[in-house]
Amino acid sequence: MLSASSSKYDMIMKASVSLFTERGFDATTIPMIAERARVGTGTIYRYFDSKETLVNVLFQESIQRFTEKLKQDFSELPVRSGFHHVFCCLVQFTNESDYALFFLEMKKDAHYLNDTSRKMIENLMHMLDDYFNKGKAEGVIRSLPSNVLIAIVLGAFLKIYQLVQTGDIQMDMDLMTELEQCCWDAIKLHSFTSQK
Amino acid sequence: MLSASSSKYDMIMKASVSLFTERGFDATTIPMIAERARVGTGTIYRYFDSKETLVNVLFQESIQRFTEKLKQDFSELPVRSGFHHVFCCLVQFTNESDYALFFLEMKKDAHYLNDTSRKMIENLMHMLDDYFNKGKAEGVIRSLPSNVLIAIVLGAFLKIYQLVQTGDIQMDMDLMTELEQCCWDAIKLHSFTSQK
Amino acid sequence: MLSASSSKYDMIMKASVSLFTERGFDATTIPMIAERARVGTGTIYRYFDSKETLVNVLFQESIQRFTEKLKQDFSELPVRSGFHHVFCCLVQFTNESDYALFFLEMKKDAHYLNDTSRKMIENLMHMLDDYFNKGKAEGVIRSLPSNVLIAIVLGAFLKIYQLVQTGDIQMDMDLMTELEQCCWDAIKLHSFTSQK
Amino acid sequence: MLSASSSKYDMIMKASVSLFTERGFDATTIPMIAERARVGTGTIYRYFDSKETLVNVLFQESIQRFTEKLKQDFSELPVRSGFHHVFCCLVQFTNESDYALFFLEMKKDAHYLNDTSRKMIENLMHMLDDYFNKGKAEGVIRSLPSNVLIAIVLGAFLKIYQLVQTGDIQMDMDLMTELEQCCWDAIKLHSFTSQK
DNA sequence: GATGAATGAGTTTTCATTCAT
DNA sequence: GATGAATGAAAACTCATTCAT
Repeated sequence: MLSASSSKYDMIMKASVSLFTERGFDATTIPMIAERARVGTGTIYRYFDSKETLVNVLFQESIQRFTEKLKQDFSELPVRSGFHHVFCCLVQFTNESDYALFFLEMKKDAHYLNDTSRKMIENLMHMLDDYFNKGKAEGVIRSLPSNVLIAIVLGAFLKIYQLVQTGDIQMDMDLMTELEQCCWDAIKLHSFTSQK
Repeated sequence: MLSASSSKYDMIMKASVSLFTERGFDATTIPMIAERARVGTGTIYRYFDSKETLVNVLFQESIQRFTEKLKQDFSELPVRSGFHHVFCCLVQFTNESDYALFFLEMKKDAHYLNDTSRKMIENLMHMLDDYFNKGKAEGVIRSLPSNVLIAIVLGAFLKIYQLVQTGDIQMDMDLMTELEQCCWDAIKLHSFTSQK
Repeated sequence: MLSASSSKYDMIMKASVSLFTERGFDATTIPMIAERARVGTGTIYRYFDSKETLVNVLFQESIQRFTEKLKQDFSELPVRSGFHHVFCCLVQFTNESDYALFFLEMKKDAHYLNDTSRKMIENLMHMLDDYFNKGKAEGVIRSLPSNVLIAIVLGAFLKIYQLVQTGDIQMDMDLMTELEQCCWDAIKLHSFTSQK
Repeated sequence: MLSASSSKYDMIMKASVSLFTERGFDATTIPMIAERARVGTGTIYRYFDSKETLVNVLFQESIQRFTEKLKQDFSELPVRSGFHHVFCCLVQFTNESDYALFFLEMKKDAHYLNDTSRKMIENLMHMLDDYFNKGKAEGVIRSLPSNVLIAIVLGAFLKIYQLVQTGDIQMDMDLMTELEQCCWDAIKLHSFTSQK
């Protein structure tokens, strides 16, 4: 039954990502995933070679989808609109699949990530680097290293969305808009404004 | 033997925090800690009841020291100076002991934190909540929930310091000053500035 | 469908025996057998109750066919011709089906053999025991226990055929004849020959 | 406690070899070994990286000791005495440690043997090849490929010793001597004897 | 006090067997 | 009848914790 099969795969993916996000990779056991996905433990190994493979597939699918989304019309946009695009991608992506939280926590040196996953992070970083470089060249964005700018925006976004996930805050359009502005204010060049 | 003992205690603490920061709690094993601390595995159990106790002691000591540092003259300072104080505490604390990185990653629902640790987080949050409330009341800080404001600042700071630790960036006074400004810009109320 | 069915049965038998011979019973998995037999794993269970049943059916069919072949005219033959007959049975049997290698490795205490299989081994042993006793009584064969004589001949034959199977040696009529003589020389009574 | 440690290592080795000999590698589980060695399952992994490592260490130690024993004065002996030496090595070795039965069952393509083990088999085979070549050159031994001659002798010996181990026969000096003669008769060139 | 060998509960992983299609 | 996806019991292996020295 095709739908059953694909649904099992999906259920395993969903269960995994939610548990990895809640507890982290190492504190998540295969039986936990199996239970939440309502499958037998053995079933997980029909779809994934190992726990490590599972987390990498999950990670790569996430980053892939995010990268695709980000790429659309990205290079053509003016800087501020580009930032809006980035932020919207983050928000949409997070709302769509809950994947964002896990993959945004990515440290490229996480012990369970394989080379493919690491390369995909590099790839995404390059795209963002290009964007930030353009902004810096135009004097719109602070002349900080791109990885620092990325750290600021993603770090802030990640922590905020942890609050959303734990139910500590409710997200809505207004809040979203304000948060985007916060992040933008953090990195934009306030050139002629008295820095107070 | 006191000095030797206390040095062993310190070595275990240092080894633990560095490993927890690098790999996370669950991927860090007691033998790993013992090896890095240059003690026997059994020795760790002379100082700590369990791995969970160890992480909580570490966490509580960190948060305690940070809270102490933060408290000094904090309530008397005007808002912007207060923010400078917060940021300096983060920086100093991180430079002093590398503890910050681990304890800033704190999610109050981490499965290994006990009630005491959770209460100490709450406590610190209250202090920061008071500060942000004052700033909001004075119209200097955006009227966002305090936990959101904290998330923005800590989230950004944490990600940046991960870059420092992995050697991706070098920290210096100038960079520090600029990063403080970034974070401040993220949360301050840009009331009469054209929002560009 | 009969021919298709029986062909599947045969394919499973062939696949099993080749894998059991190559890897041993315990290192052979049902999916391996299914793959080599080009059937589904479930199909194997339409023909055999369990992996253990399969190996026993295989074993019993092998030993049965060997015993039948051996019985023909066996008791009437003079001792040396009887030995030739035994050796020819071994060779023919091995060439016919490759079953010999697996079933000659039989240790009657193999953990997967059931009582029926063990009894059939006993039965075959009795036939050979009768033969060797006759040879011993006639002073043609060394007066060693029959199981020792059997061990010598089968042990040697088995190891030689392993070489054939791994491709280390090529078998032909001349070699066969010489090997028969080797085995015969091992057990025959060299009564008046100076033992050099 | 050194003696305790070394005794645990020894107990694991003894338990392993006896189980591997009785049941084969794949049908022997780590808990079985642990139980027979009277140690915890985890203890086995303090001494050996994996079940595969264990079997290879065991195998290599066995073959090493056998090869050493065999080498002594081997090349200087005349052919028949050389054979006596080989046979004595087999017997002594088997009596000493029960290792022989397992390592004589060696097939160089056993799936659990690593390259080192395979090379050590090759090495031993070369020694025996040299010996048999000398015998063949002197016209004392049948002009069969050395691996065939080895197969005959080891195959016979192995099967006989399986009988010893299962208690089916009792070994003594007289039997030993006769069996050596059997094996020798199998491979020697009966040049002027009427082949009966 | 300090150690690290020993342990077994708990983990990841495998595979004989079942059963819905 | 045939299949192979699904399963869970049992395997290999890990690691927090203990304890004899």
